[in-house]
Amino acid sequence: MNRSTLTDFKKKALSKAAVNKEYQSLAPAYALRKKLIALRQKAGLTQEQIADVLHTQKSNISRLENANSVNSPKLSTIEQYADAVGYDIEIKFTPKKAHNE
Amino acid sequence: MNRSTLTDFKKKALSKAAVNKEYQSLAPAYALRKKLIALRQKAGLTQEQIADVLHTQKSNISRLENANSVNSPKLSTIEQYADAVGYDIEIKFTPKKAHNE
DNA sequence: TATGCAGTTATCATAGTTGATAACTTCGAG
DNA sequence: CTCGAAGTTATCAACTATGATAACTGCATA
Repeated sequence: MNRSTLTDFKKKALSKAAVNKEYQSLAPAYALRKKLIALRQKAGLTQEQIADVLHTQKSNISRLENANSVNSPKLSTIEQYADAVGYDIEIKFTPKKAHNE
Repeated sequence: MNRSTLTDFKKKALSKAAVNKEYQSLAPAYALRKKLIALRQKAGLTQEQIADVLHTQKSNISRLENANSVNSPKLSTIEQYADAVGYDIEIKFTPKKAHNE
């Protein structure tokens, strides 16, 4: 379970209002990883099984799923992962919220 | 205008049924680039203006917008571009179409 | 024609992601 | 308790996206 880890991160990231803007940019990355994990579990696959499909190692899948946030994956990597769990991807653009609400 | 270039690509890519599968994986990348260009033009910005905002060069923006398809951008790069034109991004997952329809 | 703007392409160095291996922690089954 | 499955973390090499510079095309316009 990584729920606590994610929760901890959010709490820490949001603890100071000063870092809110940074969190805004970190948030999509975490939203993505949560989705990846959810899709994989929904498909009933282990990290190792996905690694096999993509001809790589389970450690790399683990890194992709909960990267250190200092690490931004390539679009093609996300695509391949999505393919392994049976999904296509699309990037959705939504008008940005004002920085000073 | 690069419309003709994109159209040419699609025509060529789809000309042989054998490469349809490859096109499936190339398609999201091209869909993305078309969106990037559309958003930039909608914002009334030039590549150079975006480059200034992101503290980089217009040549790099050009490369991002119409990459040679052998090149897959990082998620953070797309994020930064989106930010420059006033948008947030989100990755949408949709169940994969069957390979043999 | 000539000038400037917008975008493209090529190139190289740098930074960063990914591949691969190994050791480690949890945790549940036996 | 022991064992194996699942996942994590660290490390280094290999690969590749990005930063930066420069030269180029096409186009509008004066």
